[in-house]
Amino acid sequence: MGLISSSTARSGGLAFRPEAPRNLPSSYLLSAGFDGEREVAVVKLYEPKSKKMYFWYDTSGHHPYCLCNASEARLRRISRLMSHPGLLGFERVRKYDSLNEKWVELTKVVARDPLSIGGRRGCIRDILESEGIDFWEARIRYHQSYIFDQDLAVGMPYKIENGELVTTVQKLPEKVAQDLQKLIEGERPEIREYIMKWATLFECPFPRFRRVALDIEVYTPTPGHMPSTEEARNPIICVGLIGSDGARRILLLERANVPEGGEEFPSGVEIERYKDERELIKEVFRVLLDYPFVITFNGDDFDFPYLLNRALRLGFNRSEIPITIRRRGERGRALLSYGIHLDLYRLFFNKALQVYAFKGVYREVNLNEIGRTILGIAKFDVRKTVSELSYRELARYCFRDAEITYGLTAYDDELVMKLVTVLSRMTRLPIDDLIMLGVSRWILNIMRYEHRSRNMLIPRSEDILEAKGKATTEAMIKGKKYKGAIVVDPKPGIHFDVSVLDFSSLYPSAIKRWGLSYEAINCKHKECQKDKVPGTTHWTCKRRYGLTSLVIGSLRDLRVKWYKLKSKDNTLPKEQRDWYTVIQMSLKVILNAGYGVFGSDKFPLYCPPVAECATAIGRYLITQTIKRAESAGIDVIYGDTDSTFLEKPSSQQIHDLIDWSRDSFKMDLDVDKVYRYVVFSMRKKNYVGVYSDGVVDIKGLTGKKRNIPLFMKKAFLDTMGVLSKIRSEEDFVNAKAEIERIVNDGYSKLKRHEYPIEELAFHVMLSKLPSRYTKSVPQHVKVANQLIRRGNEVKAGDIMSFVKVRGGDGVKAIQLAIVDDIDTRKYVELMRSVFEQILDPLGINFDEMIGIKTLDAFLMGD
DNA sequence: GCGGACTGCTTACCT
DNA sequence: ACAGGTAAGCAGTCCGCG
Repeated sequence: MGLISSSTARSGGLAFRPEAPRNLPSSYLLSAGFDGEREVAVVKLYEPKSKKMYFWYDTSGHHPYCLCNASEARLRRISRLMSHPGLLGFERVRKYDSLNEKWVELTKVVARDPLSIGGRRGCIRDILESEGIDFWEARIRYHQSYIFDQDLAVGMPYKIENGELVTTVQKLPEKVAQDLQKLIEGERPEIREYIMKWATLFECPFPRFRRVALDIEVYTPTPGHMPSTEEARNPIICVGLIGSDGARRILLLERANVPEGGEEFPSGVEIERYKDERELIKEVFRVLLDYPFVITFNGDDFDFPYLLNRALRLGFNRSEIPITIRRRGERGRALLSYGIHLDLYRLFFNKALQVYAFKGVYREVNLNEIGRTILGIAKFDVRKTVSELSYRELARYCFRDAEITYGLTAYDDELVMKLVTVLSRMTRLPIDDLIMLGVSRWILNIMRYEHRSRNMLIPRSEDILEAKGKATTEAMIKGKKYKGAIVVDPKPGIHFDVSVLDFSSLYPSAIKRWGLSYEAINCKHKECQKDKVPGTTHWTCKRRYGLTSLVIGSLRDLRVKWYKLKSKDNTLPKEQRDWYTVIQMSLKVILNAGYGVFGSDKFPLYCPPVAECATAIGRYLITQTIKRAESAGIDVIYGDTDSTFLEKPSSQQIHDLIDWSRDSFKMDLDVDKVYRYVVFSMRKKNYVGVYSDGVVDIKGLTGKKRNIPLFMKKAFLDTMGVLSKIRSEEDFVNAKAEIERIVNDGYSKLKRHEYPIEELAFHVMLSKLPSRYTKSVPQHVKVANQLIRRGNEVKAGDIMSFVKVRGGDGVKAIQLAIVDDIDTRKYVELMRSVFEQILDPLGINFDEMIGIKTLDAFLMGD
């Protein structure tokens, strides 16, 4: 429950929590929790002037509860319930049941603490279950329930006035409000109202958080193994701390026989030496009680559990340790008594952020890769274990890690801190909850808040499924639940002057325009049934506009009509533009998942007809667009999901299409990109487009994939360089000759074993532990097994680097292979496969290019 | 015992 | 713990083959 655990309170954690004064100036509300000692909700506030954290305890008497459909009299007859020590009482409430479209009366069962509702054996939830009583909203975390019911805006300013929490949110600036109103004039009133509400959250200033990055190094006798955090057997030998206040510190433990070392060291770094490890840890704890934010990379699973257990082992009292570890399944979570812990590993692990906010620049989630790709700073490459380093080497190594960790929150004017702030305002999730949850939980939280704030009963997954049914279309892919998007067969060859038209945020727009929402789809009214969603048997409600459509629709409009434009508006100061860029990106992350969640059976508001309608509308729109374009005489050479590739369209033709789409569907069709030329083979999702400025856009080609060997990547890139220079059909003559040279060069180098072995390595991700591959043993798993046999550790998410060899497994881990092992034939086949994707459309045959005779001879003899 | 046709598994990509 | 669609390589299986 939240950030403040009851165990901390009981163990004396109270001393770490400064209670807010009766009057506190404007402060940012960052999280909520349940205080086990006082049995009330508690809220964490960050006061930006003093840069301190304060705790405010609820005065409203709010309590944990769930809802059920049994009468109070019926409940009173259940003795197990009545004698439950956590039971506080009952209350009659009215809720709108959106699936049945009527108001219902329910009994609210109120409890003393969250665990009494659901969380231990014999809890109220279990009792209701065994009595066969239906109940709702019993699995919502209490602090979240508190935030919803009190209508708290996480990440927004509040003050405390005479002991009461009061919002200090300003209205939108007059100018902004007017401009925005004007842009959304034509929208339905509820959408307009929501847009203004969202804008109020986003336009509010961003606080600068006082924070410290922390990284610890532990003495490790056995190289290649992570020290066990459970046992915490070995000493913490170094701690790096970098603060937003300019602190640059290294705490170093003195040990016997460690050389000083003469390495250079960054200036302005204080090295503090400790003779006693306990003193060192005490100093770390002091720091943890000083900063409102503590940043780590994997602190949930390493730094904090280690610090905690090491401290216990060294005889610290539990009450002296400002760290709590909450275990949930395999993974743990480290909470701090005073500040908020942000584990950046969790943040960067988030797939949605990886793709949409960080644009896929990092491919593996580790500090080295992320530091290298985002900050341009790599970890120090020490070829020894930390235990073998001299003091200065160790200090330098540890400081670098802390530097990268801090840097990840500081670069681009604190982009990451802004991102989590915006997302937490949007989702009403405390920042540290936010970063460990996936995008589906973010959306769920938004939806739950919307239900509560309108007195709507939050439906159970089984109720939705029963009322609205399953999907009716059949997927192309075996095992999928419903039909998805259309991909048009590309017209192979080279096409000059290609414009790509696409429906901007197609699925969110479909959700908005067709009113797709779990409660509005297949509603009970006769009159709504006659208009079907194109290509389906489903219909949507004409009387009531769905909640999902309202949420997704308003966010969509706000992004495309306001923040996307504002983020590129050069008349605004850069700082403002950057902030708008963050908002725009955050909106994109949410919107992109806004359709998919309804097609995911793990999502508590799972509703297959909603997801199915979104894709059906997509298919309908792209099909209609292609027909329309073709009947206007335009060659449509490709299309995927929401896009159509048009060859040599006139600007009049393009405008006609855009107008037609707006008039017939109220959908925005935009020119997404214009290519000087595009090269298609007959493969879908596979092409090269060259913009007018020569920039090459590569999609799906094998040469682009991250797992292929470096030598291949280089040769492929050279080829793209050639394509970049082509301006007209005639240029292709020369280009062909140049490509031929690149191909032949690579081929002969390969034959003569001229590439170093590292350049021949494939890099494939091990997505699960080797033992979990039960259906087959792919090559990269064979490699993992080779490494395990050598005593190395491998874990899910690691990249296996290997070369293809003759005999044996057919593959060898790069560490174990020598040039003579290489199976050159396999590499020639790779070259063929990579180059054919380009050569096919140019009408060149790979075998002829390298000389078919040579290849024959090669395959026969050699 | 071995190769070809086939299916299924796996990864990496596109929207 | 957002979705479905596509490409590619390889593992495993079945069948035919005097």
